[in-house]
Amino acid sequence: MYSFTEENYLKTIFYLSIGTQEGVSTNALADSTNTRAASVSDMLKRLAEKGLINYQKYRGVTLTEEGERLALLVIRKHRLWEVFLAEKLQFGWDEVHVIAEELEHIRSERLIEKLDAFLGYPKFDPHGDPIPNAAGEMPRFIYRKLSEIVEGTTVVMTGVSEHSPAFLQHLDKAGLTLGCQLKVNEISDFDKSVSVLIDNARTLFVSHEVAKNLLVK
Amino acid sequence: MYSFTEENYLKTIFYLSIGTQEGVSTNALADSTNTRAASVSDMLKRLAEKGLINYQKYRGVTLTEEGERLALLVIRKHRLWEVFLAEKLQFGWDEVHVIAEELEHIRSERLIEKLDAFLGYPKFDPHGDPIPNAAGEMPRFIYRKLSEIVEGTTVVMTGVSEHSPAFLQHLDKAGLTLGCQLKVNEISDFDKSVSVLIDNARTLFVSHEVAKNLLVK
DNA sequence: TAATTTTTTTAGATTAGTCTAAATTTTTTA
DNA sequence: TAAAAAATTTAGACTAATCTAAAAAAATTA
Repeated sequence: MYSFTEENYLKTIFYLSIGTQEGVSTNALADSTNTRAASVSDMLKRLAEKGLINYQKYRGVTLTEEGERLALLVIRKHRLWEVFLAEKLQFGWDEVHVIAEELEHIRSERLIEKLDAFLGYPKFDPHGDPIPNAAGEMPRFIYRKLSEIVEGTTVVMTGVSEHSPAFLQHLDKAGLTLGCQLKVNEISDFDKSVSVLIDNARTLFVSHEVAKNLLVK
Repeated sequence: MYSFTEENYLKTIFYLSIGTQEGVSTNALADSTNTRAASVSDMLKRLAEKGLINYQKYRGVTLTEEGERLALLVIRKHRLWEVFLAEKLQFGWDEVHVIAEELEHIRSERLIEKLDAFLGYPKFDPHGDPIPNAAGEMPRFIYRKLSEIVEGTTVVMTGVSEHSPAFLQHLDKAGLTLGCQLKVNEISDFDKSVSVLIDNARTLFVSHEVAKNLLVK
């Protein structure tokens, strides 16, 4: 049984490890967890003793198999609760993360399996992120960014790579929701903004900053 | 913002205060919270400084108005989550308490108000206990025990005064559920067990021990 | 590659919540 | 009502998680 704090470190290490082979640095962890590097060093020692991370002083950390399994179980709980909040309680996709940060630590396997069933075994959370299974396995999808799609191509919006309420609210105002069809009309030479046709219905200009954070397939 | 521990103390003081004017003793709290009296003394000092309890050394404690309000808000959350677990996730009434002990500490007012709406503003939890409102007010119902009902009277089962899984499972096996009609046929001179007619359909012998913990109106 | 800067770790404290053992107060009993 | 017993509090210590300041290691730069 691990503490909330330990679970949060594992989760943070998992996220910071995505898309890199190198270990996660102490400072990166301190930034992400809003603590000081000294505190992180202490915690890393403890997590290493428990066999959850591979850690050599000054060398950064990676998760062990068991550490990754636990991180993914926390992420599973987080994402299932997000689905519950959005679909059953009508929370906006910009609101669910903060509440799920607390719910993800509730310790009952039966609860989470029953919640999964109640929600109809969803495969994705409200942001389009995949939900790990009960064994702590998660499919890895490779999506492209809207900013990388060539003119004339039609794609479907499948996720976001930025989860801040501000960004998500911006998408709400623009009417960009998961599953909408996007035809890339033109990419501006001037500011790289993208003109897209949404669901064959209306045209919208999307800034490069936004396009970089929209995942499509 | 109060800690889980502080919230648990407030809740425990509330429950131990029911049906008595006197303050709750340090030892009673130590028993209920599975800690030592010395630890309780320490915590009482802190809660008193925060204005949540009335405390004089060696004299026991009572909740202040604010302390009681907070206790009732925790109880509100606990009971609403119990309803969710029983009605939406199909947990038995003997299973919901333990999980709700964790869920009751999730800190989001919006969450609990939306949960309340999702559940259809229930007035009672799965054990028949009333759910406090958002202001921290709870109606007090005065129910009688089945063991106090005179022969020939017909009553309705409205609650239980014992919440252990063992007791609740015993009621399940006997087919005694909230809302069932009970006609007291006869009370045994020998062991005070009660012969009841349930829903005008079948007769059951209920031990005095069980009858004492069945609340009826 | 030597000096400087950055990153990381260690040393030593702090806080909340707990503990045991000892001291103190209250209650019970003879 | 004095002695004994029970209840409660204080004293001092421990753990997890954090902090600041200082030391040490690694990376960068001149």
